[in-house]
Amino acid sequence: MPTDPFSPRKSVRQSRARDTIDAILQASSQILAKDGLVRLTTNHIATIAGVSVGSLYQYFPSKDAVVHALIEREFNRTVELVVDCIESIDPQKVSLDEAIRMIVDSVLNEHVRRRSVYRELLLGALSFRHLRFTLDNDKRILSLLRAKLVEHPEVDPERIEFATFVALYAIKGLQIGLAFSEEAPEEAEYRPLLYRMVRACLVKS
Amino acid sequence: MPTDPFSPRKSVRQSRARDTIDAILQASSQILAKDGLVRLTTNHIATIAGVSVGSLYQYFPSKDAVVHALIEREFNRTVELVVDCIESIDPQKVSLDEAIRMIVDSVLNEHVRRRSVYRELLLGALSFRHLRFTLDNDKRILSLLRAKLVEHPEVDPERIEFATFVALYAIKGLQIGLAFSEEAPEEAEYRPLLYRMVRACLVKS
Amino acid sequence: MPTDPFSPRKSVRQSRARDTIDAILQASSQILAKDGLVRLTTNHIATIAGVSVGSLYQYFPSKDAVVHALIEREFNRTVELVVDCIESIDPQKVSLDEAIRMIVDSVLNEHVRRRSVYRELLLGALSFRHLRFTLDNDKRILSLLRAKLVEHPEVDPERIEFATFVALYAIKGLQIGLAFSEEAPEEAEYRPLLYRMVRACLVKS
Amino acid sequence: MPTDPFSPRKSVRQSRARDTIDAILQASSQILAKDGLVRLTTNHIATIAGVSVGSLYQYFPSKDAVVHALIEREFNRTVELVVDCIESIDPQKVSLDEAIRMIVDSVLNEHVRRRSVYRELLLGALSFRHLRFTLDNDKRILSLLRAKLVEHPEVDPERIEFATFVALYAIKGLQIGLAFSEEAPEEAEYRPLLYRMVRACLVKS
DNA sequence: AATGAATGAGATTTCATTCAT
DNA sequence: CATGAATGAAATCTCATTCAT
Repeated sequence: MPTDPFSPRKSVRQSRARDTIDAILQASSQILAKDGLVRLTTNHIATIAGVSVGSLYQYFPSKDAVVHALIEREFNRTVELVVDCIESIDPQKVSLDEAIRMIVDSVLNEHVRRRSVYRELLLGALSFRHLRFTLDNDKRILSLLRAKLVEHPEVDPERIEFATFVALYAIKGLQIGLAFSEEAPEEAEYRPLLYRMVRACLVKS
Repeated sequence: MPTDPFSPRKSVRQSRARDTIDAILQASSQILAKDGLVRLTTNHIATIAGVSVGSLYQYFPSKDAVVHALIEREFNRTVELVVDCIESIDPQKVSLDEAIRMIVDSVLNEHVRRRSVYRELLLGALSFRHLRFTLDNDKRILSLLRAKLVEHPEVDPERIEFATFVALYAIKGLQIGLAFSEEAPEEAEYRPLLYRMVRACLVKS
Repeated sequence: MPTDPFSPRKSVRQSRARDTIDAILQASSQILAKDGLVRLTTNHIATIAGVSVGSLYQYFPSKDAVVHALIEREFNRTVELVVDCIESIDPQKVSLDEAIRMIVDSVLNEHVRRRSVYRELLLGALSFRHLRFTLDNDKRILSLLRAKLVEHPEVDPERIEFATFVALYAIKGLQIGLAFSEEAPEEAEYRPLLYRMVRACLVKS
Repeated sequence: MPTDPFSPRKSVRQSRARDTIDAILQASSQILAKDGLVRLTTNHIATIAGVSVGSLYQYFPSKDAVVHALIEREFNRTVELVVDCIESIDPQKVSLDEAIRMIVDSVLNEHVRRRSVYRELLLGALSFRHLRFTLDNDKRILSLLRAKLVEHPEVDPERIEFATFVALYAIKGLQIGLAFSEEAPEEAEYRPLLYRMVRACLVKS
C-alpha cells in the first residue's frame, strides 16, 4: 500500500494545527518569492514559519510534499478560477472571441497578480516529481475547454484536440517568457495578440 | 578582472583536452537523458566520462559551468541552425508563410531529434543561474527575427516587437508541452497549427 | 529520594488505569512481534494502544520504562512458572532426571509458545539498561535451582555453583539459537539432548 | 540489481584508503568497547578515527555497514581460528575428549581476550540486520564440526545434527552469560564443565 | 596534468518528551 | 486526567570542491 508520497501526513483536528500548516505554506511561499527555490530548506521554512522542523514533519512527510502542497494550493486557485470562468460561458450568448478573451484573461490576471511566487513555482512545478500533478490539471482544463469551445460554430471540431493543446502550452510558454524575460512587453500590448493567436488555433479556415 | 564564472578554465590547445571536455559533456548529456538532473553529480559525470573529478575541475570551474557548457552546446546547435535558417531567407523570394514554416521547422526538428536530453535541459535551463544565458540567446533570435520579418509587407511593423516575443515563447511553451505531456499530438498534426498561430501574431488584420 | 527510574509513575488504583497500562503493553508486545524493536516508538505504541502519547507518559516515565515493564511482564510469566516448577519438586520423590526434565520443559514450553515476542524481547533485554533486571531474575532462578538440586545425591555440591550457571546460560543460548536460526531442529529431537546436557553439568563423575 | 547493502562502497587502490578504513574500524571498535552501541554514531566514529564523515561514507554505504564490517572482522578472527582448529584435528590421533577441549578452548580463548568489544558486538550481532551473517558463520562452523566429529567412534551419527546445534548455541549462551553476568565463574572452573557438557551432547549412551 | 581520497557544511528526517488546551 | 500538537537535539547521509601524491 504505497500511498501518495505527497499526501499530508495526518488529518487535522485542532485549529492550531491548521494554523501551523498555513504558517508553513505561507513561509514557503515567502521564501520562494524572496530567496528562490535554493534557499527553501526545511529548517529555513520552519524558522520563518515560527514553528519547529518537527512540526513541519508532522504534517508533511517530506520537503517535496511541502513544495507539492504549495504548488497545489497556488495553482488550484488559478485552476479553479479558470474552470469557473470556462463553465460560466454560455456559447449561445457569448461569442467565440469574447470566450477566448475571458479565458485568456482569467489565466493571465492571476498570473500577473502573483508573479513573484509564480516564477519560483514554475521552476518547482517543472521538476519531474511535481510534474504529474500539473499535467493532471492540464488535462482537466483541456477537456473542459474542448467541451465548451466545440459548441462554437466557428471552431473546427476536427482539430479541436490539437488546437486546445497548442493553445494551452503556447499560453504557458508566454507565462514563462513573461515571468523571466526582462524585456517582456506590457500587458496591454500582448493580450490582443494572444487572443488572436488562440483564435487562429481554433477556427477553421 | 572578474571573468565570466561559466567560461572554460583554460584555453584549449591540446586535442587531448578537447577530448576530455567532450567526454565530460557527453557523459553529462547521457546522465541527463537517462537519470535526470538529480543524478547529475560531478563524481558521477567523471565516472561515466572515464576521467577523474580532478580532471573535470581542470576544465570547468564548477558543476554549474558544466551544465552551462552543456546548455550552450546543445542549445547552440539549435540556435545556430535557427540563425542560419533565418539568415538564409530572402524576403524577396520567400513568402511570409514559407518563412514561418522554415523557421518553426528549424526549431522543432532539432527539438524532436533530441527530445530526451532536451527535457532535462529545459529543467536545467529553467534555473536562475543559467537563465541569463538562455535569455541572451532569446534576445539574439528575437532581433534577427524582427530584422528579417519586418521586410515582409504583410507584417505589421508596429507590433513586430510583441508579435515575435509572443511567438517565440508560445513555441517554447509548446516545446515544454511536447516534452512532458503524455497525450502530446503527433507532429503532422500540430505543425500546421503552429504555422498558423505564428502567422496570426505577425500579420496586420 | 531517587526512586527506581523504571517503576510505574503512580500507584494504580482505578481499573481504567489498569486497562490503559494493559493496552500499552499489549500494543508494545504486538509491535515487537510484528515490526521489531526499531518500529517501537512511543507514538506508535500509543496509536496502536488507542491512547494518546500523553497518557502513555502518565503511566510510564520513559519509553525504556515501557520496555522494562514489558520484559518484566513477559519474562515474569516464565520466571514464575519456572519458580513454581522448581518449588513443586520434592527431591525425595522426584528423581534428578525427572527434575531436570520438568525444569527444562517449563522454560522451553513457554519459549515455544511466545516465540515471536521472545525474539524481539531478547534483543530488547540484551540492552544494557534492561540487563540488570534480567540478570536479577537469573540470580533468583539460580539460587532456587541450587537450593533444590543440591538435595539430590547425584549432584556434586562442589560444582553446583558453576554447574547451574553453565546450565542456565546454555539453555538461554539454545533459546537464542532456536529463536533465530532457520535450521533449528524440532523440539522432540533436541529436548532429550538438553536434558542430558544439563545432567552432565550437574552430576559428579 | 539490489546488491548487498553492507558491501563496501568502492575498491581500494591507494594505501591511504586502507588506512582510513582501518582507522574507522579501529575507532568503532574502541567506541563500542568504551561507550557502547548507543554512542556509536557516524560523526563520533569519524571524529575518533580522525577522518571526516564524508570519508566514512566513501567506504561504507551506511552506518550499519560499518557495524557489519566490524562484526565480520572481529568474528572472522574467531571463526578462522575455530575453523583452523577444527581442521587441524586428526581423528585418528586425537581423542574425542581432546578434540572437544581444543575446539571449546579455541572459542573461549578468543572470547576472553576480546571481552569488552565482544560484549557490544554480541549486542550488535543480535540485531536483525546483522543476523544473517552471523548465522552463515554458524552454518559453516556446524558443517565443519559435523564432518570432523562424525569420524570419532564414540559420536552418535544419528544425533550429530542436533548435538552440534545444541552444543554450539549452548556455548554461545555461555559466552553471553560470561560477557554480561557479574557473578560469572572463573575460567578454570567452568571449562571442564563445558567440555563435559559438549561431550554429553555428542556421545551415544 | 591527472588522480581520487578527503573534506565538511549543510540538508533531510526521526522521535522521546513536554505542556497548553 | 486525557489529548495530541509542538519541540528540537541529534542522527544519517550527500556532494561540490580541494589538494597531496
